Amino acid sequence: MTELTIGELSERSGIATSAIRYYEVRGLVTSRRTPGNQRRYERPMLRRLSFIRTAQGVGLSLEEIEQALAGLPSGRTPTKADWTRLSRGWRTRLDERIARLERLRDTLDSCIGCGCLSLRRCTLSNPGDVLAPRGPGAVILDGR
Amino acid sequence: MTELTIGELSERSGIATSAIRYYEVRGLVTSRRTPGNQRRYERPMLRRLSFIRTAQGVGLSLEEIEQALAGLPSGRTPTKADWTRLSRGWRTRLDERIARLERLRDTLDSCIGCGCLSLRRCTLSNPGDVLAPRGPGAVILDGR
DNA sequence: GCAGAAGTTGAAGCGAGCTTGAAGTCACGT
DNA sequence: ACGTGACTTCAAGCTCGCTTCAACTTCTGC
Repeated sequence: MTELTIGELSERSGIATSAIRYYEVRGLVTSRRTPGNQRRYERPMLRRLSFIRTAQGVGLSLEEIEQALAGLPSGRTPTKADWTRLSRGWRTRLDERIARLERLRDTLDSCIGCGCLSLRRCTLSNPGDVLAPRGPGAVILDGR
Repeated sequence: MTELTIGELSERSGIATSAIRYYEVRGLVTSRRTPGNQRRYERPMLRRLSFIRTAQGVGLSLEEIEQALAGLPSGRTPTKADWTRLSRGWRTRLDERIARLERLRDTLDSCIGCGCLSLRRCTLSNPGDVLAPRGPGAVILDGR
């Protein structure tokens, strides 16, 4: 069996069939149909699904994922250039997110024994509100 | 002005007042009230808010954040032990997420020129479906 | 060839995380 | 003391990402 039914795909990927159909409506996955109108998937779809799940797991929305995958040409085989372009965009995004996470982690470390996340005053924190000149919303922690 | 109104807090944090009130209902932030029933915030609340936003930005739910912050004793000043305990739990979570992101990024890199995220066969991918014996849903990419 | 499991569509429902609106109160400058 | 703008609560509404249901069809094994 070189092709998978939606049930098999679901079992193998751990994603509910309803979710897979939803992804199809959204355009994140595609399938061919049997003469009896049932979906059939090629095996690489598993990888695409796990990519989607992983991307979701780190906080990317379906729309972002959709757009990234839509960057692949549907008419022709993706060239190396297509992949490089796509990959570069993602790398930037992912590197940003990784940096944000590391900042969060490090802030947490530096907060031990300080209490700045509780309601008490933080001795380390920005006593004169020095970020104010950088505009509204300027906060050390937040990378956005 | 040592205390902030909800409007000032909103402007400084970049978070809508409606969201701040919502967080208060959920128990993520607290405020004291003026005689006229208006909210007043101490400056460290800014830090707490930015912490919440950063944590959200990397995919944590309000409930997870809520629980982490609830790990802080409300009655007494948090001790160093409280912080260490809280921090350790978060570190683990964050390290996991960072690892997941890095895996995603590296997979992407290894996919350049391969096409495994498109519908074409991936020459690098798991030709004999060797992960099948590890149970349903076993996929290299997905850390969960 | 028939039962039962698995598949199909479309519409409705759900929880999370807010936003919006209505109707009213408070705070502050002149 | 008054007007304007910021604040209050409560309820309803919205988007995202699915899940559930109903009514029906197709595929598989005996």
